Amino acid sequence: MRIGELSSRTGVSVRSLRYYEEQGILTSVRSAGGQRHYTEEHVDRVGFIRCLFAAGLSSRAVAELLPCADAPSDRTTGAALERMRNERDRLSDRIGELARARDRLDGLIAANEAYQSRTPSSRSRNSLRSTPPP
Amino acid sequence: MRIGELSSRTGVSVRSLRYYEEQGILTSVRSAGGQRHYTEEHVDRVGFIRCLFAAGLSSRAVAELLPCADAPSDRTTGAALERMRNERDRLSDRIGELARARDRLDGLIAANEAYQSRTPSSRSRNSLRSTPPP
DNA sequence: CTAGAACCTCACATCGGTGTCAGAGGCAAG
DNA sequence: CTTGCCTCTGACACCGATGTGAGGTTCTAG
Repeated sequence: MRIGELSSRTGVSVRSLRYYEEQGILTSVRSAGGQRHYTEEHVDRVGFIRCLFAAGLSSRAVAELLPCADAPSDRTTGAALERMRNERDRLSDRIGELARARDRLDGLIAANEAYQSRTPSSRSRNSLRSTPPP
Repeated sequence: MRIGELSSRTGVSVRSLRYYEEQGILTSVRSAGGQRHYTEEHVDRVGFIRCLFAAGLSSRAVAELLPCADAPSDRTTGAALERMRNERDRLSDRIGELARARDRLDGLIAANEAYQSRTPSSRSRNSLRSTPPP
């Protein structure tokens, strides 16, 4: 398939697909006229890239992981394996950060909901408190 | 305290603190000469901002949430409450994304570890497989 | 063969948060 | 008052992924 079809099937813009190739994380076979051609496998590859991108990995980081992703092989150096572990740990940390932020938001939401459910007459007095009284 | 101290106490650069003020998410009281002065509360405020930033919220999003964060009050409109819920849900979705990516990384790591722990003689044959044989 | 759709490369623009620099002014200790 | 540190504003630069547009080429249907 050509780049337009890969784009519509993955939901990734043509521009981005070309960028991925430029960054060395997506390959293509060129036709005689220079047009890119892809196979079904590239659809999966793009999905994988998007997954890692969504997780906040940079194209450089993805480029370093892909040799291992394609197939475990002797080229999968210990260093690459360590990079994968590092990224995974970084992801875990990040998930923790997000969870903390979500908890803080939950606290705010609860406080505001509690406030709003009180009777109007009880409201006007304590508009400076950040938590409801016990 | 002045901006330098707030910076060193929060670990946030002076430049960023000024930027936060410019974005309306951090306040300060100016001295006669125009210098910013802060109180202890601002230390917490900066921490809160950093938490939300770390979670991927934009300064605009933070600006919309802060009126509710300071204190539940009548200014906390239903719309603002809804925005908070939206952000929280967005965060939950994002956490899911990260978790998915982490699982994929874990799969890769496991596959590569399994590969590497095999005997050297069994390696050379299947370097094109993406999963170990059953 | 021809028209039109799809594709090519190259280059510049965008966004948000931050770094950095220049030139000027505030403030406290000596 | 001077010295030295801190702060002020304003401007420009950066990063990474993507958008956008120009100008030219390839492919495919009729």
